[in-house]
Amino acid sequence: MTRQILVTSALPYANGHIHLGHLVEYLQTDIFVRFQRLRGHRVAYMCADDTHGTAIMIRAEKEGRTPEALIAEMSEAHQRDFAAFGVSFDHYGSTNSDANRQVAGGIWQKLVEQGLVVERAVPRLFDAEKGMFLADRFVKGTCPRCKTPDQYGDACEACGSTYPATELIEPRSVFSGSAPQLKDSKQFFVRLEPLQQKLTEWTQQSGALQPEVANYLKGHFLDKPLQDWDVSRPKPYFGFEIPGQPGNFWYVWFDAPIGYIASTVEWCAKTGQDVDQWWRNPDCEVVHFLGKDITYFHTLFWPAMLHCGGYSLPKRVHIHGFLKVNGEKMSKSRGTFVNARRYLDFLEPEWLRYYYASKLGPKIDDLDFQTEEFVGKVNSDLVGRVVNLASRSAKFVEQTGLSASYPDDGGLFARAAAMAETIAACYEACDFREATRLVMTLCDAANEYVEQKAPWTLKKDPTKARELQDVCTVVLNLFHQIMVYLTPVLPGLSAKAGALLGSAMDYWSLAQQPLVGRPVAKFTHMMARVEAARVSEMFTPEEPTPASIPAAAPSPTLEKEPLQPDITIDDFLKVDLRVAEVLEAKAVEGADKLLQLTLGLGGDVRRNVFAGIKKAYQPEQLVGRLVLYVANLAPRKMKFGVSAGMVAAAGTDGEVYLMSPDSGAKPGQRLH
RNA sequence: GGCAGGAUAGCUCAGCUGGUUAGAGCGGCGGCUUCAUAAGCCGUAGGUCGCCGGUUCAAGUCCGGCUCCUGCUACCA
Repeated sequence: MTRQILVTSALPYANGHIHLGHLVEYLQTDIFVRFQRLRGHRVAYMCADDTHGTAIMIRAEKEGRTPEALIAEMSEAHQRDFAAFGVSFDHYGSTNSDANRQVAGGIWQKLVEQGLVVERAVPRLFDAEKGMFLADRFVKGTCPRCKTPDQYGDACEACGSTYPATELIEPRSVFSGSAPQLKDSKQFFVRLEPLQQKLTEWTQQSGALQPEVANYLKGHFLDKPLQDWDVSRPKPYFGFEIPGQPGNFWYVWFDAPIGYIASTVEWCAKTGQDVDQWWRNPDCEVVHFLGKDITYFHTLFWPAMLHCGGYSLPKRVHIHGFLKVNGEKMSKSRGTFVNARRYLDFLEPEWLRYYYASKLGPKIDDLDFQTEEFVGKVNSDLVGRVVNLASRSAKFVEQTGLSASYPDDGGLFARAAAMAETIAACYEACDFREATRLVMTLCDAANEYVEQKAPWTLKKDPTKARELQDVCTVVLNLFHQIMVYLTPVLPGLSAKAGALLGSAMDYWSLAQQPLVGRPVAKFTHMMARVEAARVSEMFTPEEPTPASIPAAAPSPTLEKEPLQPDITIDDFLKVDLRVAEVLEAKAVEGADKLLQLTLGLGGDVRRNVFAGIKKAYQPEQLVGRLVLYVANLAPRKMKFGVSAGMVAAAGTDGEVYLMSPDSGAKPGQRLH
């Protein structure tokens, strides 16, 4: 039966270029899509750029151009990168399109009609001088955590912490420089609680989600009343103004997934189809691919919107993990944060397609790009086992072509043909790792056959010309089958195989019938080998150009926590730093990071302090030692008691190093 | 601390509803071959299946407890 399947990949944000991490998703989706097409199903692969939001607006402003100009450029760059990797979208749209505005408006209308939109006043920061509310990114101030100045209102770039903009120290508007005030803002919320039952049913029983995802939702969200979702942002905002609510815009996450539908709308208009046949048709399967970071948008909000808007709920939401490189998170400083374009400067796209395919299973596990493994898979699997089959047989039949009838091969072809459905099931389940592994077993069998028949020996005996042709006919047919099975993963290589044998490579069942009595083209090189050095080179941070090398080598620690602006001696004297002796130290029940310290300041003066140093120090090793103590920090009430002041320590990224005075210092002495 | 996921050969992973000597690929080692993009073939060595207990005739496979890792979440000045 021909199925109708609408497939999406998450919309890449227009604020950055496509990198290897993105490609895990797009290549995975593309393999799935190409597989379905190969099976003869009707497939629409929809994607678009996600273009709205504050980040885009700020960046465009910084670069002195309109957001529209910025997103146009990014869309072009994204599509160029995707095309280079063979990602075969049927349509690539933009969330900043008329179609998207209309679909979003339609869904909004339905939400309003169903009484799911509520209006509420929320205190937000307000720039009185400019007369406007400030999005988090428009407020700058000192980070409440690490005290780095000049940080945005939502997150600190120095310490990575996030916080509400209202917690910033000395906040100011980036527009007027004035101190923002708190003022009630009109915000629109979508109520999700009325949909609780529907969502519970869909997440837990429809089979659309991987089991671990269903569990996650059940334990995290569905076990308590669902919170209303704040879907509006006051102007200025790059996005769509909410109909009838001047000055209020849909939050980027409201209209982003709607881009899936809008993209389909544009595609249908272009191709003369009815969009409802794709999005309001119970016989059409909607399948989303996305990363684990955006799970809950796609498994709670999005189905809620679809449901209310009268669209089909996804048949399947397939979630994947993140990309790591040689066991570690991708990192710009280590050079492992590699853009698609940089990859193309060093390596071949099909290598990556195969490598990812050979690693991707149906679960959410992260995928680790390991240099040696990559080289091994490409060189031994693809070149050594797959391509080598053609390479070691094609030239013997260049003159004669394939035998007129398929020779006896001991059942090899039939066995491989019989495996078609097993392999197909692996593709269907997104277990590409198993699919490619199975295909490799076919390669092994084929190579054994070559070894046994030794065509190079047959060639020496003119009376065995017929046998030589038969052997090569078998080998090339096994190669052809293998390439049919690998077509979703390696469309480029598949096309070359097709050209060699005159096969269209466009249908899964081509693997069922042997090719006979046809010419074989001259064998040409099909795939290069990888050099490990090229891969390493790609992952090596680029040398800064001479002009940009600063006079002094940058300090990595200073980069994490930049030096602070100058203060006066009076400022410094406000801080009362004392030598203190640790009299007691013990773990705090129920706290992972805290130790409770009793500090002595000489005589009987004692202070109780909770310090986040448990991971670095044992309580017993602290007792008796002298530490540096911030004596006049206002006491802070914590879950476990009141902490009076703090113990000074250095360190980033979880490291903790306590300060110690030289020997001879006495508890209670002040630092000058 | 809560929730979720994981812990099986050097590496990446399979092991479904419990059942003969625990598997694959890569890597290692030994040999063969030379048609082929220094490709291929054959053979071989590696595992107390995280730890402890339980259920069972029988447990990586089920149950309980523990340890460690990862992610989200919280307390963290």
